[in-house]
Amino acid sequence: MLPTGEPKFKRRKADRPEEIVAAALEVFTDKGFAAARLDDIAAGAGVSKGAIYLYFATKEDIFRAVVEQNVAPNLDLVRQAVASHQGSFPALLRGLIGGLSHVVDESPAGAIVKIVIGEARNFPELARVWHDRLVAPALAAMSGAIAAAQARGELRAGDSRQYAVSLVAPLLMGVLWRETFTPIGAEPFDIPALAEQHVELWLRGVLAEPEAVR
Amino acid sequence: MLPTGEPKFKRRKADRPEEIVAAALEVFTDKGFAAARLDDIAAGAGVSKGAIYLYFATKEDIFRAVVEQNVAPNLDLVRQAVASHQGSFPALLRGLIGGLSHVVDESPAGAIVKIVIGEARNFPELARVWHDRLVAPALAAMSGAIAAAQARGELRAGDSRQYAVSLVAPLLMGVLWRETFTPIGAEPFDIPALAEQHVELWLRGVLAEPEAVR
Amino acid sequence: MLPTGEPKFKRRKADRPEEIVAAALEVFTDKGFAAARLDDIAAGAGVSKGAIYLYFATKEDIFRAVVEQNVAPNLDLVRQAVASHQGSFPALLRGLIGGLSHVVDESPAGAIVKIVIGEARNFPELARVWHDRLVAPALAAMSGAIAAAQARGELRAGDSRQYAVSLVAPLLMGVLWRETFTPIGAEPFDIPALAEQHVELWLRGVLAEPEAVR
Amino acid sequence: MLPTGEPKFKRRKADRPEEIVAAALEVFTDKGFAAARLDDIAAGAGVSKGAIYLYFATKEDIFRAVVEQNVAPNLDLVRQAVASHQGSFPALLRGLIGGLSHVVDESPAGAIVKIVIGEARNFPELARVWHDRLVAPALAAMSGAIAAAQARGELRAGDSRQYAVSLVAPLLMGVLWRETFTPIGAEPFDIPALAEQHVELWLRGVLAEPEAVR
DNA sequence: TATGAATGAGTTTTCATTCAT
DNA sequence: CATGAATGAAAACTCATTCAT
Repeated sequence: MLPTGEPKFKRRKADRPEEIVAAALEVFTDKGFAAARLDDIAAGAGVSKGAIYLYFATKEDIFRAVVEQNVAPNLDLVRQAVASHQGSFPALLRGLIGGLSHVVDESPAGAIVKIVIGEARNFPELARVWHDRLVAPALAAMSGAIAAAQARGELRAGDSRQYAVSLVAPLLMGVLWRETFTPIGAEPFDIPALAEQHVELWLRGVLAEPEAVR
Repeated sequence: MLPTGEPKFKRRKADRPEEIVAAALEVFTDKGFAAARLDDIAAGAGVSKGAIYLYFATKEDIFRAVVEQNVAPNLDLVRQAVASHQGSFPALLRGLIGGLSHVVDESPAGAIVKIVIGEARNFPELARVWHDRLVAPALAAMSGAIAAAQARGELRAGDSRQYAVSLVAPLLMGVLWRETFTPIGAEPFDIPALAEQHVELWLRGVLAEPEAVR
Repeated sequence: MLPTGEPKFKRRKADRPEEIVAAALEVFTDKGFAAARLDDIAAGAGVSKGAIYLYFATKEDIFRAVVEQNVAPNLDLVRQAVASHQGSFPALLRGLIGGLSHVVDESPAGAIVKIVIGEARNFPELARVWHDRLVAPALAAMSGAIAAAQARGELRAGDSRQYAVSLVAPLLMGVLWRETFTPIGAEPFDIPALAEQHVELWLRGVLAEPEAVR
Repeated sequence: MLPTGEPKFKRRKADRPEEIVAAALEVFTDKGFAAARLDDIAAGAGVSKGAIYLYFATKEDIFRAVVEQNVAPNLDLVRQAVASHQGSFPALLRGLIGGLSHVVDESPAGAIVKIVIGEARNFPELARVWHDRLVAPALAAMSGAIAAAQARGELRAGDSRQYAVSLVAPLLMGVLWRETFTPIGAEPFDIPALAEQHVELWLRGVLAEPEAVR
């Protein structure tokens, strides 16, 4: 049942900022920050150009909102992925990477990653936000889990941070491939499938007793 | 008596284009295409703004030159890396990835990768050039080698193209990390070391008889 | 209390294009197309430079608008001049040329003529518009009327198109004199008087029975 | 037999200024002053751009030379046309206008006329040169001859200066038509034929005893 | 003299931001 | 709150002019 009272053709003003950010995400992903035009964002959000300035002081502010708004959800996703899986280390990892692969495959996270990479030099404070609040913690969590497993004797010796990179890099590459080469007709990757095969590879490569791996 | 100091005019037609492209690479890497200013490129090349237009018709042309000029050298590097290593499949791979890790660590290739990712939507024809002439062939070569090794029974079953991604993705991540997060003070990665540990991981994960791996 | 003075922003969308075209006519007449500066047009129209681009995509577009907007009015003037006069052929002609002489003397038509002549090579499509929609039809109409009068035996034999040129050329010369030499202090011409004397000359020169001419 | 000593592929330096002016005439006629490019003039003259500055200080100077160099020859032509014909007033006129019609039909005079009209506002001193040294004297000479004939009773009463305009205007129109509308495919005029028919018209229209006209 | 690469001031055009409505 | 016309500060690009060769 629809909520009554509000005519559906009249958008709630409270929704405006989100709609603008959503439209901005699309335009920024498409064009990058500098080439994005406020007109396009306004049109995408179904709003006048002037209205944007009721919610955001500058174009940079919109950009900041786009990038920052996607830190928290992604952080939550990582946390949930970690928390929601019990059991053995391999099982945990399968769940984590499998979950992440679906997240990056379906959420705007992939697009945001591309934006952050492309604009890190022009917006270092945003790169820092993403690094400090999402990427570094996530990497640290994985490195920590790996190191713990190494300490338990489950994993081989080696640099745990590098092992973490070995683990997640294909997800990054899959996402960037989708953003970069798929639009021009390149053969796409099935990111969940890629992730699945890669986790097994990784486990065999790092487990102290790889025979145990399926 | 000769006038001292810097003459206002310098004639160096032959060198100019390269100098401009080199300066442009830096500015484009730093700012992206749209935010790059001709003034900055000119200043970087030690040339007046007008002089640039003696060699390039538009800003886009400079950009194209930057991206295209870096396809061939990189392709050559990949070819050499493949060709210069003999021996067993593991040895070949160690040589290839080790070589590549040094290339991306030291050449402007990493910066170009970032540029291509960031501007692929605005310059699809450049994304296509990079894909068709460099990325796709390189990936195909690796997939082919992997598939051949699988056929020989040296490697486990699995999607060879995905295995190739599993192999090279950490290099890409290392490069992008350097471009994105190292400038803001993040802990850097030692790309050759990362590559070395990763190859061993990969080999253990894919070889049919992993015990053989060191 | 109302704020006094000139507000920085004025909203007059409906009037703007005409104001810009009017200002542009003046500047183009004065300087020609290439030497005309958008700043001058903007200043003449009491508008910022950017505002022009709300209504015209390029400087050329403004020029086109100036030239094309003056085809239709002039065509109408010719038509009216032809239509509004009855009576004998001499009376018709006196009315037509007399009317035209006032038109070119008072409307911007004269200035436009100068512009079209000066820019015909750079804007051939505009020369074509002026030729096809105004000059050629008008000339054809006169030639036709002359030929008809010749067929009736009222006029002497001779090339009717050339007779038409003989008839209107002094008007053209009068206008161009005004645009070219009067501004530098040359003795001006009284175009209507010139036209009046010329029509009588022409009639005596072409009528089969010139005695009848006043 | 060719003059010896000078290889024909090596132009005499003394000719350079004229070659440049000749090339400039063409370019200025084609594009107008502002849109004319020194590169084009240099290319047309078979000279480097820098060489032009050995003979002319500025682009304006070249333009001045083009316009001024064509005053004297044309003045001479008018003088000769007037001087070379004896006999009755009608015969004189037939000779004069007939001669002029060939001059404007074949010499660059027509192109210069167009240039002077188009650039009179930007180069008032050139318009003045043309007016004071060529157009006004020529018009005065004709007016004077007409007034004298009127005093002799050969011509009807009327404004002699206006009669002069009635006489020469078709030549002007013929030339401008050629410059303006013929290039876009308009039906051209045979200027000498036009002139011939017009002179007879004019004579019949102005002679006190038109029966005498052929 | 002659060349043409190089300069830099000037012009068109864009677009984030403002503000009258 | 919302609109979108208007502003004005960039920024790409042009080309007359200069000058090292």
